[in-house]
Amino acid sequence: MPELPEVEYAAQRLKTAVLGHTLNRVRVLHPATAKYLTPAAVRALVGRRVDRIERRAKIQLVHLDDGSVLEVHFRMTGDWEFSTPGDEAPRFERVRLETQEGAVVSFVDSRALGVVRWHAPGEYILPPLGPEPLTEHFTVESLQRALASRRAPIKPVLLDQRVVSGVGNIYASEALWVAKINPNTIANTITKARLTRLRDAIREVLNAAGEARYYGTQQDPNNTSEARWRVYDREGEECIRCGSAIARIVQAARSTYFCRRCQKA
DNA sequence: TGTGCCCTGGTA
DNA sequence: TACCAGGGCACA
Repeated sequence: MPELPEVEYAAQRLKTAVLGHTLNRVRVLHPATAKYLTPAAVRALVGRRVDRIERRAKIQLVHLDDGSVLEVHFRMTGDWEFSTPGDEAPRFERVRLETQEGAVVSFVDSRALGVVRWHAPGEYILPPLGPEPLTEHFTVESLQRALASRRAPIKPVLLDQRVVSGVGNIYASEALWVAKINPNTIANTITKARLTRLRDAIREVLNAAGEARYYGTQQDPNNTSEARWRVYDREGEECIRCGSAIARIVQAARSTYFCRRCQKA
């Protein structure tokens, strides 16, 4: 599941592959993707040069030389695959971008929930997003403000991108485990001391995931991201901190994993 | 604030 | 073969 570290890595790879390139062919290969990337958008993309690529939260923005923007969201299963003309099309290819310089970028997405959308010059507006968790803007005070009016359990609130951007279901469970906070705790009742722990935990989890992605996972098939999860997808297994069984509950239609003994409400 | 929908490959 | 996974959005 691509969350902030994975999307950051994807944006870096995209930069390396096509920054400065000119698009000369764009193909939309799945009806769900075609909902967002219309024939008119495809026509507008051809001939445009890639000027800048940035990431905000889990959104990748490809800025083109005419001021238009290609917005990409991987959602659940999206990713980039890179090849050269003549290579066999990758499995689950949904959009294919080819450049004059000879690069081929495939947006692959088995579940086809991802979004690739073109915005005319000046028309793209970022959705409301909380601070980037790995920057100095993500402070205990900003977190406290964002949670002040939230009377829902903290776990689903952390998935709200307006609270903190880029955290998804897996790392929300992981961060709450690190911070020893029960996922059912009502968000605006959490003390400042515990919010400090939570902020630090979110940073720790995202940093660790980013480093593993850059320096380990890609090269070493035994070092899978799953192996790094401390509670996620470990229902019934022993908590690696206290030995209690990890529990699974459903919150806002998403699985939450936690330790009933060492994550206090 | 919570629920269901979009999607489809993988798994039980 | 039925069900599960879940990010973001629309809707109740």
